[in-house]
Amino acid sequence: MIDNKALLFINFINKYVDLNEIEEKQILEKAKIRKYLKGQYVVQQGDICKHSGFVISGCTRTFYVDDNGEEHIVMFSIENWWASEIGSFVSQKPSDYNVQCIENTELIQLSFEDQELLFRDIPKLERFFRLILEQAFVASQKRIVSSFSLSAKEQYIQFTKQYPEIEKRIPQYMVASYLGISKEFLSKIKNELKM
Amino acid sequence: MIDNKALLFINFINKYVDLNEIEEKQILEKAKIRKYLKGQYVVQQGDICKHSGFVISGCTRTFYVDDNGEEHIVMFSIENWWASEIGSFVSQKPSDYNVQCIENTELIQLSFEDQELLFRDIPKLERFFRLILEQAFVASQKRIVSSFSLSAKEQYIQFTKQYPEIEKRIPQYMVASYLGISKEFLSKIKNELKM
DNA sequence: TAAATATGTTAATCTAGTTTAACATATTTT
DNA sequence: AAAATATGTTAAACTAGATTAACATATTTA
Repeated sequence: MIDNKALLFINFINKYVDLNEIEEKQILEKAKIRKYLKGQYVVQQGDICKHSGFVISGCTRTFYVDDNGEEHIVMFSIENWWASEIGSFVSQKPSDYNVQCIENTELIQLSFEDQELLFRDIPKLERFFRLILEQAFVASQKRIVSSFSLSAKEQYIQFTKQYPEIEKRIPQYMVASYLGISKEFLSKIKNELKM
Repeated sequence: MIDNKALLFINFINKYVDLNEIEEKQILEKAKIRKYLKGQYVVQQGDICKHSGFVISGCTRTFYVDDNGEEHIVMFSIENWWASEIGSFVSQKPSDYNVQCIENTELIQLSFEDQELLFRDIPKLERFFRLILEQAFVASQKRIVSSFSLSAKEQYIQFTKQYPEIEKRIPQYMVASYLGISKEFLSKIKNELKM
Protein backbone atom coordinates (compact mmCIF):
# COMPACT_ATOMS: atom_id res chain seq x y z
CA MET A 1 0.00 0.00 0.00
CA ILE A 2 0.56 3.62 0.53
CA ASP A 3 2.47 6.72 -0.35
CA ASN A 4 5.90 7.24 1.07
CA LYS A 5 4.82 8.57 4.45
CA ALA A 6 4.82 5.01 5.65
CA LEU A 7 8.56 5.05 5.12
CA LEU A 8 8.85 7.22 8.22
CA PHE A 9 7.45 4.28 10.11
CA ILE A 10 9.88 1.84 8.52
CA ASN A 11 12.79 4.16 9.24
CA PHE A 12 11.72 4.40 12.83
CA ILE A 13 11.67 0.63 13.22
CA ASN A 14 15.06 0.43 11.53
CA LYS A 15 16.55 2.56 14.28
CA TYR A 16 16.01 -0.41 16.60
CA VAL A 17 16.31 -3.47 14.35
CA ASP A 18 17.53 -4.28 10.85
CA LEU A 19 14.65 -5.04 8.53
CA ASN A 20 15.44 -6.52 5.12
CA GLU A 21 13.50 -5.47 2.04
CA ILE A 22 11.11 -8.39 2.19
CA GLU A 23 10.23 -7.61 5.76
CA GLU A 24 9.75 -3.94 5.00
CA LYS A 25 7.37 -4.90 2.21
CA GLN A 26 5.43 -7.23 4.47
CA ILE A 27 4.92 -4.46 6.96
CA LEU A 28 4.02 -1.86 4.34
CA GLU A 29 1.38 -4.17 2.91
CA LYS A 30 -0.45 -4.23 6.21
CA ALA A 31 0.09 -0.66 7.39
CA LYS A 32 -2.66 1.82 6.60
CA ILE A 33 -2.56 5.56 6.85
CA ARG A 34 -5.49 7.21 8.56
CA LYS A 35 -6.17 10.92 8.92
CA TYR A 36 -7.96 12.45 11.86
CA LEU A 37 -9.16 16.00 12.40
CA LYS A 38 -8.38 18.00 15.49
CA GLY A 39 -10.80 16.85 18.19
CA GLN A 40 -11.46 13.40 16.75
CA TYR A 41 -11.04 10.30 18.86
CA VAL A 42 -8.72 7.44 17.90
CA VAL A 43 -9.94 5.38 20.86
CA GLN A 44 -12.74 6.05 23.32
CA GLN A 45 -12.93 4.86 26.92
CA GLY A 46 -14.93 1.63 26.88
CA ASP A 47 -14.12 0.74 23.27
CA ILE A 48 -11.69 -1.97 22.32
CA CYS A 49 -8.58 -0.55 20.69
CA LYS A 50 -8.33 -2.37 17.35
CA HIS A 51 -5.23 -0.70 15.96
CA SER A 52 -1.80 0.23 17.10
CA GLY A 53 -0.85 3.63 15.77
CA PHE A 54 2.32 5.49 14.91
CA VAL A 55 2.17 9.26 14.55
CA ILE A 56 3.27 10.60 11.13
CA SER A 57 2.14 14.14 11.83
CA GLY A 58 0.06 15.88 14.46
CA CYS A 59 -0.41 15.22 18.13
CA THR A 60 -2.66 13.17 20.39
CA ARG A 61 -3.42 13.05 24.07
CA THR A 62 -4.29 9.91 26.03
CA PHE A 63 -6.54 10.70 28.96
CA TYR A 64 -8.67 9.13 31.62
CA VAL A 65 -12.00 10.50 32.85
CA ASP A 66 -12.39 9.67 36.53
CA ASP A 67 -15.55 9.06 38.55
CA ASN A 68 -15.89 12.79 39.25
CA GLY A 69 -15.81 13.53 35.54
CA GLU A 70 -12.32 14.99 35.69
CA GLU A 71 -9.81 14.44 32.92
CA HIS A 72 -6.29 13.22 33.60
CA ILE A 73 -3.82 13.18 30.73
CA VAL A 74 -1.41 10.26 30.92
CA MET A 75 0.56 10.92 27.75
CA PHE A 76 0.98 13.01 24.67
CA SER A 77 2.12 11.47 21.38
CA ILE A 78 3.74 13.49 18.63
CA GLU A 79 5.59 12.60 15.41
CA ASN A 80 7.60 9.41 15.66
CA TRP A 81 5.82 8.13 18.68
CA TRP A 82 3.15 5.63 19.52
CA ALA A 83 -0.45 6.71 19.90
CA SER A 84 -2.38 3.61 20.73
CA GLU A 85 -3.93 2.49 23.95
CA ILE A 86 -1.57 -0.37 24.62
CA GLY A 87 -3.52 -1.85 27.53
CA SER A 88 -6.66 -2.28 25.49
CA PHE A 89 -4.81 -3.21 22.30
CA VAL A 90 -2.79 -6.06 23.78
CA SER A 91 -5.64 -7.48 25.84
CA GLN A 92 -8.37 -6.66 23.32
CA LYS A 93 -10.48 -5.54 26.24
CA PRO A 94 -12.34 -2.21 26.67
CA SER A 95 -10.03 0.74 27.02
CA ASP A 96 -9.68 2.71 30.26
CA TYR A 97 -8.50 5.71 28.28
CA ASN A 98 -9.45 8.06 25.48
CA VAL A 99 -6.98 8.89 22.74
CA GLN A 100 -7.91 12.19 21.10
CA CYS A 101 -6.21 14.24 18.41
CA ILE A 102 -5.37 17.73 19.56
CA GLU A 103 -4.13 18.68 16.10
CA ASN A 104 -5.02 17.31 12.69
CA THR A 105 -3.17 14.02 12.82
CA GLU A 106 -1.97 11.30 10.47
CA LEU A 107 -1.40 7.84 11.89
CA ILE A 108 0.05 4.66 10.48
CA GLN A 109 -2.13 1.88 11.80
CA LEU A 110 -1.78 -1.87 12.09
CA SER A 111 -4.80 -3.95 13.08
CA PHE A 112 -4.42 -6.30 16.01
CA GLU A 113 -4.71 -9.33 13.73
CA ASP A 114 -2.21 -8.00 11.21
CA GLN A 115 0.25 -7.13 13.93
CA GLU A 116 0.01 -10.67 15.34
CA LEU A 117 0.65 -12.05 11.86
CA LEU A 118 3.64 -9.79 11.46
CA PHE A 119 5.00 -10.85 14.85
CA ARG A 120 4.74 -14.45 13.69
CA ASP A 121 6.51 -13.79 10.40
CA ILE A 122 9.05 -11.23 11.59
CA PRO A 123 10.56 -12.02 15.00
CA LYS A 124 12.56 -8.81 14.74
CA LEU A 125 9.32 -6.96 15.21
CA GLU A 126 8.94 -8.56 18.63
CA ARG A 127 12.38 -7.25 19.40
CA PHE A 128 11.44 -3.80 18.15
CA PHE A 129 8.39 -3.65 20.39
CA ARG A 130 10.30 -5.10 23.31
CA LEU A 131 12.83 -2.28 23.00
CA ILE A 132 10.16 0.39 22.61
CA LEU A 133 8.29 -0.91 25.63
CA GLU A 134 11.44 -0.94 27.74
CA GLN A 135 11.83 2.76 27.03
CA ALA A 136 8.18 3.48 27.69
CA PHE A 137 8.21 1.57 30.97
CA VAL A 138 11.36 3.31 32.17
CA ALA A 139 9.88 6.70 31.31
CA SER A 140 6.67 5.83 33.11
CA GLN A 141 8.53 4.77 36.26
CA LYS A 142 10.52 7.96 36.13
CA ARG A 143 7.35 9.98 36.01
CA ILE A 144 6.07 8.27 39.15
CA VAL A 145 9.28 9.09 40.98
CA SER A 146 9.16 12.69 39.82
CA SER A 147 5.61 13.15 40.99
CA PHE A 148 6.65 11.93 44.46
CA SER A 149 10.00 13.64 44.87
CA LEU A 150 9.58 16.96 43.08
CA SER A 151 7.38 19.97 43.79
CA ALA A 152 4.89 21.00 41.12
CA LYS A 153 7.23 23.78 40.03
CA GLU A 154 10.15 21.40 39.67
CA GLN A 155 8.01 18.95 37.74
CA TYR A 156 6.94 21.69 35.37
CA ILE A 157 10.54 22.75 34.77
CA GLN A 158 11.52 19.15 34.14
CA PHE A 159 8.65 18.77 31.69
CA THR A 160 9.64 21.85 29.69
CA LYS A 161 13.22 20.58 29.49
CA GLN A 162 12.25 17.04 28.58
CA TYR A 163 9.52 17.86 26.07
CA PRO A 164 10.03 21.44 24.84
CA GLU A 165 8.35 20.71 21.49
CA ILE A 166 5.28 19.31 23.18
CA GLU A 167 4.94 22.23 25.56
CA LYS A 168 4.94 24.70 22.68
CA ARG A 169 2.12 22.92 20.87
CA ILE A 170 -0.22 22.23 23.72
CA PRO A 171 -2.66 24.42 25.66
CA GLN A 172 -1.43 25.18 29.14
CA TYR A 173 -4.38 23.56 30.90
CA MET A 174 -3.44 20.25 29.28
CA VAL A 175 0.09 20.56 30.60
CA ALA A 176 -1.44 21.10 34.04
CA SER A 177 -3.60 18.01 33.61
CA TYR A 178 -0.54 15.98 32.56
CA LEU A 179 1.37 17.18 35.62
CA GLY A 180 -1.57 16.41 37.89
CA ILE A 181 -2.06 19.98 39.09
CA SER A 182 -4.81 22.57 38.61
CA LYS A 183 -4.56 25.00 35.71
CA GLU A 184 -4.71 27.92 38.14
CA PHE A 185 -1.71 26.65 40.03
CA LEU A 186 0.30 26.13 36.85
CA SER A 187 -0.54 29.69 35.88
CA LYS A 188 0.84 30.85 39.23
CA ILE A 189 3.99 28.77 38.79
CA LYS A 190 4.64 30.20 35.33
CA ASN A 191 4.19 33.69 36.69
CA GLU A 192 6.69 33.02 39.46
CA LEU A 193 9.20 31.65 36.96
CA LYS A 194 8.96 34.81 34.86
CA MET A 195 10.04 37.03 37.76
CA MET B 1 23.54 -25.71 36.23
CA ILE B 2 21.19 -25.75 39.11
CA ASP B 3 18.68 -27.51 41.25
CA ASN B 4 15.06 -27.60 40.22
CA LYS B 5 14.12 -24.16 41.51
CA ALA B 6 15.06 -22.83 38.14
CA LEU B 7 12.09 -24.75 36.79
CA LEU B 8 9.84 -22.17 38.41
CA PHE B 9 11.43 -19.69 36.05
CA ILE B 10 10.91 -21.93 33.02
CA ASN B 11 7.30 -22.55 34.01
CA PHE B 12 6.75 -18.84 34.30
CA ILE B 13 8.09 -18.22 30.80
CA ASN B 14 5.96 -21.05 29.50
CA LYS B 15 2.84 -19.24 30.64
CA TYR B 16 3.55 -16.71 27.90
CA VAL B 17 5.33 -18.69 25.17
CA ASP B 18 5.94 -22.33 24.29
CA LEU B 19 9.53 -23.31 24.87
CA ASN B 20 10.72 -26.65 23.54
CA GLU B 21 13.14 -28.80 25.53
CA ILE B 22 16.22 -27.57 23.74
CA GLU B 23 15.28 -23.97 24.44
CA GLU B 24 14.58 -24.75 28.07
CA LYS B 25 18.01 -26.33 28.35
CA GLN B 26 19.69 -23.34 26.72
CA ILE B 27 18.10 -21.02 29.25
CA LEU B 28 18.85 -23.25 32.23
CA GLU B 29 22.52 -23.42 31.22
CA LYS B 30 22.84 -19.66 31.56
CA ALA B 31 20.55 -19.04 34.52
CA LYS B 32 22.22 -18.85 37.92
CA ILE B 33 20.59 -18.91 41.32
CA ARG B 34 21.80 -16.32 43.77
CA LYS B 35 20.81 -15.96 47.41
CA TYR B 36 20.62 -12.66 49.23
CA LEU B 37 20.07 -11.93 52.90
CA LYS B 38 17.46 -9.51 54.14
CA GLY B 39 18.91 -6.03 53.76
CA GLN B 40 21.34 -6.86 50.97
CA TYR B 41 21.35 -4.88 47.75
CA VAL B 42 20.88 -6.48 44.34
CA VAL B 43 21.56 -3.15 42.62
CA GLN B 44 22.73 0.16 44.06
CA GLN B 45 21.97 3.62 42.72
CA GLY B 46 24.92 4.56 40.50
CA ASP B 47 25.96 0.99 39.71
CA ILE B 48 25.30 -0.66 36.39
CA CYS B 49 22.75 -3.44 36.66
CA LYS B 50 24.52 -6.48 35.21
CA HIS B 51 21.79 -9.08 35.71
CA SER B 52 18.11 -9.41 35.17
CA GLY B 53 16.51 -11.23 38.05
CA PHE B 54 13.46 -13.35 38.65
CA VAL B 55 12.28 -13.89 42.22
CA ILE B 56 12.15 -17.55 43.37
CA SER B 57 11.48 -16.69 46.99
CA GLY B 58 11.56 -13.58 49.12
CA CYS B 59 10.83 -9.98 48.37
CA THR B 60 12.65 -6.89 47.10
CA ARG B 61 11.91 -3.21 46.93
CA THR B 62 13.11 -0.85 44.18
CA PHE B 63 13.58 2.66 45.49
CA TYR B 64 14.99 6.03 44.60
CA VAL B 65 16.78 8.34 47.03
CA ASP B 66 16.03 11.94 46.09
CA ASP B 67 18.16 15.06 46.54
CA ASN B 68 16.75 15.57 50.03
CA GLY B 69 17.81 12.08 51.02
CA GLU B 70 14.26 10.80 51.02
CA GLU B 71 13.40 7.32 49.82
CA HIS B 72 10.63 6.67 47.30
CA ILE B 73 9.67 3.08 46.59
CA VAL B 74 8.68 2.50 42.96
CA MET B 75 7.98 -1.21 43.12
CA PHE B 76 8.01 -4.35 45.18
CA SER B 77 8.88 -7.72 43.66
CA ILE B 78 7.79 -11.01 45.15
CA GLU B 79 7.80 -14.62 43.93
CA ASN B 80 7.23 -14.98 40.20
CA TRP B 81 8.08 -11.41 39.41
CA TRP B 82 10.97 -9.44 38.05
CA ALA B 83 13.45 -7.78 40.37
CA SER B 84 15.95 -6.07 38.14
CA GLU B 85 16.46 -2.44 37.42
CA ILE B 86 15.30 -2.53 33.82
CA GLY B 87 16.40 1.00 32.93
CA SER B 88 20.00 0.36 33.89
CA PHE B 89 19.99 -3.22 32.64
CA VAL B 90 18.82 -2.46 29.12
CA SER B 91 20.99 0.64 28.69
CA GLN B 92 23.94 -0.69 30.72
CA LYS B 93 24.17 2.75 32.28
CA PRO B 94 24.30 3.62 36.00
CA SER B 95 21.08 2.88 37.82
CA ASP B 96 18.81 5.59 39.22
CA TYR B 97 17.40 3.11 41.71
CA ASN B 98 18.38 0.74 44.49
CA VAL B 99 17.01 -2.79 44.57
CA GLN B 100 17.16 -4.14 48.10
CA CYS B 101 15.97 -7.41 49.60
CA ILE B 102 13.48 -6.91 52.39
CA GLU B 103 13.40 -10.63 53.12
CA ASN B 104 15.97 -13.34 52.52
CA THR B 105 15.62 -13.72 48.78
CA GLU B 106 16.56 -16.16 46.04
CA LEU B 107 16.85 -14.85 42.51
CA ILE B 108 17.38 -16.52 39.16
CA GLN B 109 19.76 -14.26 37.30
CA LEU B 110 20.81 -13.88 33.68
CA SER B 111 23.76 -11.68 32.82
CA PHE B 112 23.23 -8.98 30.23
CA GLU B 113 25.51 -10.77 27.76
CA ASP B 114 23.86 -14.14 28.28
CA GLN B 115 20.42 -12.63 27.90
CA GLU B 116 21.44 -11.02 24.61
CA LEU B 117 22.76 -14.39 23.40
CA LEU B 118 19.51 -16.05 24.39
CA PHE B 119 17.49 -13.39 22.59
CA ARG B 120 19.53 -14.12 19.47
CA ASP B 121 19.03 -17.87 19.72
CA ILE B 122 15.45 -17.93 21.01
CA PRO B 123 13.19 -15.32 19.40
CA LYS B 124 10.37 -16.54 21.63
CA LEU B 125 12.22 -14.99 24.51
CA GLU B 126 11.87 -11.59 22.87
CA ARG B 127 8.16 -12.26 22.71
CA PHE B 128 8.10 -13.27 26.35
CA PHE B 129 9.76 -10.05 27.44
CA ARG B 130 7.59 -8.01 25.11
CA LEU B 131 4.51 -9.45 26.79
CA ILE B 132 5.90 -8.95 30.30
CA LEU B 133 6.80 -5.37 29.53
CA GLU B 134 3.36 -4.63 28.11
CA GLN B 135 1.88 -5.67 31.43
CA ALA B 136 4.43 -3.71 33.41
CA PHE B 137 3.88 -0.59 31.34
CA VAL B 138 0.12 -0.79 31.63
CA ALA B 139 0.38 -1.23 35.41
CA SER B 140 2.73 1.72 35.65
CA GLN B 141 0.38 3.98 33.69
CA LYS B 142 -2.47 2.87 35.88
CA ARG B 143 -0.52 3.85 38.95
CA ILE B 144 0.01 7.35 37.56
CA VAL B 145 -3.70 7.74 36.94
CA SER B 146 -4.54 6.49 40.41
CA SER B 147 -2.18 8.91 42.06
CA PHE B 148 -3.92 11.76 40.21
CA SER B 149 -7.54 10.73 40.51
CA LEU B 150 -7.79 9.01 43.88
CA SER B 151 -7.35 10.31 47.42
CA ALA B 152 -4.64 8.75 49.56
CA LYS B 153 -7.25 6.65 51.34
CA GLU B 154 -8.67 5.35 48.08
CA GLN B 155 -5.19 4.57 46.80
CA TYR B 156 -4.43 2.62 49.94
CA ILE B 157 -7.63 0.61 49.63
CA GLN B 158 -6.83 -0.11 45.99
CA PHE B 159 -3.34 -1.24 46.95
CA THR B 160 -4.59 -3.65 49.59
CA LYS B 161 -7.03 -5.13 47.10
CA GLN B 162 -4.52 -5.37 44.29
CA TYR B 163 -1.57 -6.67 46.31
CA PRO B 164 -2.93 -8.25 49.52
CA GLU B 165 0.06 -10.63 49.78
CA ILE B 166 2.53 -7.79 49.50
CA GLU B 167 0.80 -5.67 52.11
CA LYS B 168 0.95 -8.47 54.65
CA ARG B 169 4.70 -8.94 54.24
CA ILE B 170 5.86 -5.36 54.20
CA PRO B 171 6.33 -2.78 56.95
CA GLN B 172 3.69 -0.11 56.89
CA TYR B 173 6.10 2.76 56.34
CA MET B 174 7.19 1.12 53.07
CA VAL B 175 3.60 0.96 51.91
CA ALA B 176 3.37 4.68 52.67
CA SER B 177 6.52 5.33 50.67
CA TYR B 178 5.13 3.32 47.74
CA LEU B 179 1.90 5.32 47.87
CA GLY B 180 3.80 8.59 48.05
CA ILE B 181 2.38 9.65 51.42
CA SER B 182 3.89 10.08 54.88
CA LYS B 183 3.87 7.14 57.27
CA GLU B 184 1.96 9.24 59.83
CA PHE B 185 -0.81 9.92 57.36
CA LEU B 186 -1.08 6.25 56.41
CA SER B 187 -1.36 5.43 60.09
CA LYS B 188 -4.23 7.89 60.35
CA ILE B 189 -5.94 6.41 57.28
CA LYS B 190 -5.69 2.88 58.66
CA ASN B 191 -7.17 4.06 61.94
CA GLU B 192 -10.10 5.68 60.11
CA LEU B 193 -10.72 2.51 58.15
CA LYS B 194 -10.90 0.45 61.33
CA MET B 195 -13.79 2.49 62.71
C1' DT C 1 -16.72 42.88 13.16
C1' DA C 2 -19.54 41.14 16.61
C1' DA C 3 -20.51 37.27 19.19
C1' DA C 4 -19.20 33.04 20.96
C1' DT C 5 -16.01 29.89 22.55
C1' DA C 6 -11.58 28.46 24.26
C1' DT C 7 -7.78 29.58 26.97
C1' DG C 8 -5.32 32.06 30.65
C1' DT C 9 -4.95 35.04 35.10
C1' DT C 10 -5.57 36.72 39.80
C1' DA C 11 -6.82 36.51 44.49
C1' DA C 12 -9.33 34.82 48.56
C1' DT C 13 -10.60 30.82 51.00
C1' DC C 14 -10.14 26.09 52.01
C1' DT C 15 -8.15 21.23 52.74
C1' DA C 16 -5.54 17.01 52.10
C1' DG C 17 -1.58 15.73 53.41
C1' DT C 18 3.23 17.14 55.69
C1' DT C 19 6.11 18.09 59.50
C1' DT C 20 7.57 17.83 64.04
C1' DA C 21 7.91 15.78 68.21
C1' DA C 22 6.78 12.84 71.87
C1' DC C 23 5.38 8.49 72.98
C1' DA C 24 4.08 3.22 72.31
C1' DT C 25 4.87 -1.26 70.89
C1' DA C 26 7.45 -5.01 68.49
C1' DT C 27 11.44 -7.34 67.30
C1' DT C 28 16.28 -8.27 67.42
C1' DT C 29 20.63 -8.41 69.63
C1' DT C 30 23.59 -8.91 73.61
C1' DA D 1 15.68 -10.37 80.32
C1' DA D 2 17.66 -5.91 79.46
C1' DA D 3 19.05 -2.90 76.02
C1' DA D 4 18.86 -1.46 71.49
C1' DT D 5 16.75 -0.95 67.24
C1' DA D 6 12.88 -0.97 64.14
C1' DT D 7 8.22 -0.01 63.52
C1' DG D 8 3.81 2.28 64.53
C1' DT D 9 0.65 6.03 66.75
C1' DT D 10 -1.22 10.47 68.10
C1' DA D 11 -1.93 15.27 67.92
C1' DA D 12 -0.81 20.15 66.96
C1' DA D 13 0.96 23.43 63.76
C1' DC D 14 1.86 24.16 59.07
C1' DT D 15 1.89 24.38 53.73
C1' DA D 16 1.47 23.07 48.89
C1' DG D 17 -1.81 22.99 46.05
C1' DA D 18 -7.20 22.85 45.20
C1' DT D 19 -11.39 25.33 44.69
C1' DT D 20 -14.23 29.08 43.59
C1' DA D 21 -15.37 32.96 41.23
C1' DA D 22 -14.66 36.99 38.63
C1' DC D 23 -12.24 38.84 35.05
C1' DA D 24 -8.88 39.09 30.74
C1' DT D 25 -7.27 37.81 26.44
C1' DA D 26 -7.08 34.90 22.20
C1' DT D 27 -9.11 32.46 18.66
C1' DT D 28 -12.94 30.80 15.98
C1' DT D 29 -17.33 31.22 13.95
C1' DA D 30 -21.36 33.60 12.22
